[in-house]
Amino acid sequence: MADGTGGLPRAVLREQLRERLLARILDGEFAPGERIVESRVMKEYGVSQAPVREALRDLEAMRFVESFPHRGVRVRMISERELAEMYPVRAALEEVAGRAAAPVVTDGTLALLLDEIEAMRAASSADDVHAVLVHDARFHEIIFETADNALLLEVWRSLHAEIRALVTYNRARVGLAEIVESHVPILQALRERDPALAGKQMRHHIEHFGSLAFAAGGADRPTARPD
Amino acid sequence: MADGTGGLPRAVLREQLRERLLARILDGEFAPGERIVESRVMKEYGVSQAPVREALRDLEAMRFVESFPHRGVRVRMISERELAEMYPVRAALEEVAGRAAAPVVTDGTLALLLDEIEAMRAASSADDVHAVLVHDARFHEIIFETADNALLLEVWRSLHAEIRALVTYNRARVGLAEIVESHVPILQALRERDPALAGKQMRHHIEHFGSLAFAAGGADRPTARPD
DNA sequence: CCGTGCTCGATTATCGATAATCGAGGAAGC
DNA sequence: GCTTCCTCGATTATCGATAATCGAGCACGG
Repeated sequence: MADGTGGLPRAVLREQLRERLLARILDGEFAPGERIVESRVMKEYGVSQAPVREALRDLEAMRFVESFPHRGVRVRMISERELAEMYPVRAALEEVAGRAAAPVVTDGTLALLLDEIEAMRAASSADDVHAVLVHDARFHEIIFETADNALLLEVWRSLHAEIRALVTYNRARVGLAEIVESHVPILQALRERDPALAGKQMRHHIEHFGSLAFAAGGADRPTARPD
Repeated sequence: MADGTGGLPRAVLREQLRERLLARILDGEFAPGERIVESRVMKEYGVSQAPVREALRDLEAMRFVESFPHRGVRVRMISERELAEMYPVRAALEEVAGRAAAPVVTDGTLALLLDEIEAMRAASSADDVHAVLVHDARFHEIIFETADNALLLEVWRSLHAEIRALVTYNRARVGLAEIVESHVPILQALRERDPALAGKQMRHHIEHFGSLAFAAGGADRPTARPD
């Protein structure tokens, strides 16, 4: 891994910049479609151009930004088409994760998963969409970690940009509570250590919201109700 | 895309270097585990350090090399464990591709796929392992392209490094002819435009060789026979 | 008034040089 | 004899500056 934050050498400008910029993207300070100008970042952080470029290239590999030669970097705008493309890919990956995780999951991990569901419930009550999404992602990530397949985990993580964008499209169409509670069957299947069932539940979980998101109109329809 | 070779500006040092270095890795000139020293590459191609570093970082995102801060870049050594991890991931992706491609495949594409099978047969007769692998990969890639899901294609391509490494481990255990002919049922399913069947065939195709490769011993066992 | 080509400011791509870091090997201390 | 510390060559990480490229806006000709 050239990435794991576990190592001590926390001081590499490129990595620090990557994290800072990523945080700013996720916080919406850099809006989708907005340009990120190297010279501006340079001055802001008082560093040279090279580490900025490399940090941006890392973010490109993570699919958070896109770049064109001589035309710079901009925050990726995830189209509805790309989101639609994501669902079958993610559904397949989640099924693999569920199958692999079910036979080896520990009681401790099951407790962690329940914690995330509880956190989602709390956030849902507070109508905190952002927090729900964070714990939702963490719930799935725990399962992928449990699956103990480094490649699978890495591939799933490469979809973070798309998963993150779900909030933009989905929040109006599906109730937060429904999202939260739909995780319960997954946890139950894992509790039973049933690989086929866990895989099936995870696949359905993803496909369900995929079909909801793109059921009504095929074309690009803005959020149905702004609230 | 910040990658597609379709654009005209073919002259960007970073990209040229990336292709050159990748070719040298695939040709085995840079052996797995071997270091790639920036200063050496610099002098060899008469360029500066920056584009070399960025090209290497691209290769890292493609999983062909790995890098550690202050310790440079080395060609990734794909362990047998990592290969084992790849099979379920790839099987799931191939199933998605088969399902998506079957309903939309054209007669022209079917002809291309048959061409690749014929090329594999010819290479197999000539005992040209490398050529078989190339056409094998191309066969699958055509199907992923047909599936018309950019994200799916990109994720699959990120596994190239692992797929490529199959040659190291697999050639002794499975006959070339068997590999080649196992593609025929896939083509047949696509001819029938049967999504479920095409997906199933592609999944089985991968899982079959996966189970073959790791059936005998669970532990890390080097290639059974060096030839 | 519209299309064409040119100039110019802004930005990226690349360069050459410097600073920071690593790992190996030897000297010093126990 | 073994461990610890230090030095040194090699390499990576970063810097500051230059060259190449792009896109917008303006002058010119039709």
